Amino acid sequence: MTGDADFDLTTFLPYLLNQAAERLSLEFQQTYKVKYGMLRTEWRVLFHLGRYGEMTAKQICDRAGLHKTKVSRAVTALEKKRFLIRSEMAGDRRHSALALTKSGRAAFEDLCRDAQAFDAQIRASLPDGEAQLLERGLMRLAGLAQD
Amino acid sequence: MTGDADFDLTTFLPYLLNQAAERLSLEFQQTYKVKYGMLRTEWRVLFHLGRYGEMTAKQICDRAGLHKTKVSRAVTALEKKRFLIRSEMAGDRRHSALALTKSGRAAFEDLCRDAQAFDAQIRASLPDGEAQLLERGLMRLAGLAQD
DNA sequence: GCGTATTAGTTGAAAATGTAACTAACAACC
DNA sequence: GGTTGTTAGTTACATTTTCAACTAATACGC
Repeated sequence: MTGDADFDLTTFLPYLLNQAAERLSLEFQQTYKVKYGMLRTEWRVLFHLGRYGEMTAKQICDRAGLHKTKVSRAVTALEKKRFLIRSEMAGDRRHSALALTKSGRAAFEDLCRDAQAFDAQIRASLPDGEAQLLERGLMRLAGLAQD
Repeated sequence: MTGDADFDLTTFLPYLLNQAAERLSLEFQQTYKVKYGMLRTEWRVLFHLGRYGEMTAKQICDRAGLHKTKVSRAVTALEKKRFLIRSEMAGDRRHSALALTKSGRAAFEDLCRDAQAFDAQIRASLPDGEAQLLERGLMRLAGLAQD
């Protein structure tokens, strides 16, 4: 009849990926949303600064694969929450270095613990060794693999 | 220093999942966006009706895990494009059966071919057997597994 | 140095999403 | 048969995201 009776959504990788990603994101979102009133992009920016240290908005865009307007707004929001400060860079005043404040760092460390616990819980819910496999495959698909 | 130096974003499953999902979705999105000016939710609704046959909005919500307002708007949009028609159900006038029109079906079949090709291409880009593993793991995480 | 191009980042309007309140139809209980 | 509760779906409003235009600073060509 349709000629597509064999093509199921649940085997279409983009769909599967989305369902899984949405499910986990939504769940973890609760943590930073409730605790700190953060949006996903804010959490990502916070994480990048906390994990990889001081950097410019552009560098965050590149590393995180986020659009510059999203980052710009997240930075403004985090600044308003006093989680980060900008400092002009001598030599090139177009961009500024972003760094976490003390409370920004505290929030980062707190959320990191939650994230680690969440991640561990997910991994524990999978059969032995599957998490590793999944991780490898996802890195490839995300374009983060070393190939 | 931070105590979290070992916790890398690239091993945090929700993040990885998101990166991979976004990447693939964005790429495939081009297809239905350019060809038919459809949004992701519209494509999903179209797909459900094409693949599983006539059903109500509620059934689509449940099967696709979409919120009813999203579905409602997607249905309106698809109706405007003349890709589907509603027919009142005798006996219960609260819900109506949704069915693809001829051109709706044609769009579905066309996009299905594209989707299958896209999926095949992704799978081919992965090492032997990895796609299967990935699929299994994702189904579990997405909560679609039979466990 | 001066005009042009590029780059970092911001802003504003339009599109999309999420939340909650709403309408309409049915069900159930008495 | 009327009151109350539930279900399907829509609408209205606030929040987010996206897109395009913009500013400001630097780099380049000559």
